[in-house]
Amino acid sequence: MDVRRRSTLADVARRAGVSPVTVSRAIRHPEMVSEDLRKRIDAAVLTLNYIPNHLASALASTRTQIVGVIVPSLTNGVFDDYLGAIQDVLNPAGIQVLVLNVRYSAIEEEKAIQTLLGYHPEAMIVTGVDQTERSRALLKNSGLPIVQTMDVTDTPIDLNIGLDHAAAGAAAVRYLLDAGHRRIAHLTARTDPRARRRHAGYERAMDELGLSTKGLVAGSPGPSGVVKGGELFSQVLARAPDITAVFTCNDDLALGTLFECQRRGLRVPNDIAIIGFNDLDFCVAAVPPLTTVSTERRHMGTWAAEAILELIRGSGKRPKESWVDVGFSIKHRGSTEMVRTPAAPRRARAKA
Amino acid sequence: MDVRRRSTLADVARRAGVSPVTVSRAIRHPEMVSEDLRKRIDAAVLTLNYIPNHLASALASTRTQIVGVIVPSLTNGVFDDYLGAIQDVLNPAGIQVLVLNVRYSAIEEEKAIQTLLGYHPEAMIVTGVDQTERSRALLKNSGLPIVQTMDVTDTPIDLNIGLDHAAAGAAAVRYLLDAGHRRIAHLTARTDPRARRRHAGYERAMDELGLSTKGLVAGSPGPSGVVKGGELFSQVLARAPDITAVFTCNDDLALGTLFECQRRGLRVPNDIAIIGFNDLDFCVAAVPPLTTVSTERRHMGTWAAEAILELIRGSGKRPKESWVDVGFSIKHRGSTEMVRTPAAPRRARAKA
DNA sequence: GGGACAAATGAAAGCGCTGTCAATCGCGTT
DNA sequence: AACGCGATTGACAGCGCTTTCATTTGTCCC
Repeated sequence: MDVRRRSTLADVARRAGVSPVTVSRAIRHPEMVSEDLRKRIDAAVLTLNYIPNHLASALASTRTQIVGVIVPSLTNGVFDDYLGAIQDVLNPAGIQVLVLNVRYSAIEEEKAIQTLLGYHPEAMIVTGVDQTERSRALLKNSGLPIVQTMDVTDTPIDLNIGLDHAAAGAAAVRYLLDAGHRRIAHLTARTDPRARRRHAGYERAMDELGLSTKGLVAGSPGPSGVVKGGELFSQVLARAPDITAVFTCNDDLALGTLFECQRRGLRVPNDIAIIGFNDLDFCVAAVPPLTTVSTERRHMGTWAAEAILELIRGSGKRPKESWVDVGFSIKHRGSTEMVRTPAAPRRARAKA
Repeated sequence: MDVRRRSTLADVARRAGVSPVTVSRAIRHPEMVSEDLRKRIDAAVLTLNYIPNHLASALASTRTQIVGVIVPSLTNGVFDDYLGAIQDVLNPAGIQVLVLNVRYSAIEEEKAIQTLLGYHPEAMIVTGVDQTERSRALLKNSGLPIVQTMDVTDTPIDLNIGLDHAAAGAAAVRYLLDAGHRRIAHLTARTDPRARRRHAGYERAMDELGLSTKGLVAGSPGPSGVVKGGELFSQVLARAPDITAVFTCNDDLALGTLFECQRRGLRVPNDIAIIGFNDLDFCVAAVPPLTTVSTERRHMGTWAAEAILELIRGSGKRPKESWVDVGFSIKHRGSTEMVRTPAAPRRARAKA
């Protein structure tokens, strides 16, 4: 119960009447110490309230038991599953996960990587594939296992698991196109690289059918959110009152759009169809339930963590595939259901 | 660009033709080193890609520049603001925030505190006031500045900023009572201690008017969520079809309730009034907007961080008040608006 | 112009722990 | 009875850095 100096290995050793090394072993490799001593030492640890100094331990052993994870946001419901999955794999293996939130800033990310490297993690997991050149160099030269997640690239730093956001965006739009929509709006906020790719997918899919997107896109560099969704939708609606569907870069915006429709008395999906992105919890609860593009967030986290675990603790072998595209799937729900009558008044669309 | 061994202070020193001490100073206290050398050293740092080893630095200086923060959840939109506020204060001061998520488990919290202590943080911020005895002892004996947030207690470990959740819960219910409601349900999930206190406040407020709460409460030990809100609401409704208002322990449940009402064709607030807790983003966007109890999350984070900063970097003085109740406020919105006609059919309530 | 003093740099020690290797102790082997 | 081996334990050095404290150098003052 000493308040001042924290007790050290040496204190415990003295108390147990053994040498410090033995205490260290009793803690790190109990099987190497006789049961007799182990008990004495455990008792001493308990009474002295000894907590090993991780700094000293890591410095001496060059094993920090830390894996660094960089996420662009915590606000976003998206990263909870992901982080949870990573922890579920790593924590039981005695590895601490150090999470740094860089708030969608590549510069902050660069700093965070540097900071994190100073803690000598045994591996790093970073979100996305759009690190700055310097970030890439830092990560590469670190010689550590690196996993880039959430997105895919032809030129990964090391390991890579994610999905093709342009393809996912295009798929969402084609889904609406197949349903007969032609005037499809796109809402986007907090335009991180992945949201930008989804947007690009939207443009591509529209372009393939020769459909113009002029006036159909509303974006905001600021943070995303449900309120923002309503605002962006209103903007588009003012410019293009004839839209019949909206693809939003995330579910928050989709929910905001849904509410704005309710507010304006627009029926969903009859007047406006909505498709979001991520498949957050509220999508299935909404009225109507929101159609959305579902991604394998937990799976990406698990895979990343397991690959790392194998590399630093297990065989040291890299996974068979060092590059994985986990794909995506469209959850078909009420917000895009085809309940419209063929000859509805506001409708007037090509036969495609 | 060495991939193997990372360069050390000594490497930089050799390269710059100075002693290691000088390099250390050039980095930590640039003003103590002549401009000439500083430049040479900076150059060497750059070419060698030197990143100080935080472990060694912290070990030698006994200053880790780390503040530990324990949160019960990341899923919950509630903790983003809070964490953001803490980082906004601490990061600019060169302090790293180590966040551990204990998923609403007092046992995990105990472990997390121990782990964190091993990293020798200079202070800790913990959520709530319901730590286990052992946790309390660990924190107290650490001799570090400790801040308990989000809740208030008469027996704080050290500093304490929060609000009285029982009072907030009671206030929410009285708000509904004042509006004439008598059959008020309460929904609660993931019953952490604070949610439990809000529930207690509900019971107290009801009891004050001699109103029975039998059959009016639905709870679930599992995680909260929008979907869960709908489920719990349905449960209560089955048992007590005559309820006219619902107080939920958080906004997710409130949103789920709102959706469930929409699904069932119950008008909000005419048939069912809803009041949530936290004032998350979507509350004002919802249709109707959700009345909710708003709490000062950012303020609590800022205060905690600033108090700590002052203690460990500044004057070392404790804040004037080491105990702060930040209170709460009810955001009056559409989901509880008094649009009901005096003689509505389903209504039949006392004059109170 | 010599001594005092401030500024700039370096040498040595050590933060708390772990890896390595040596020492010790039993006990079985031949 | 001498030897050897495995199982335990301890001594020592050092991880990479910072913190004294000492040394060197340049500068100022009377």
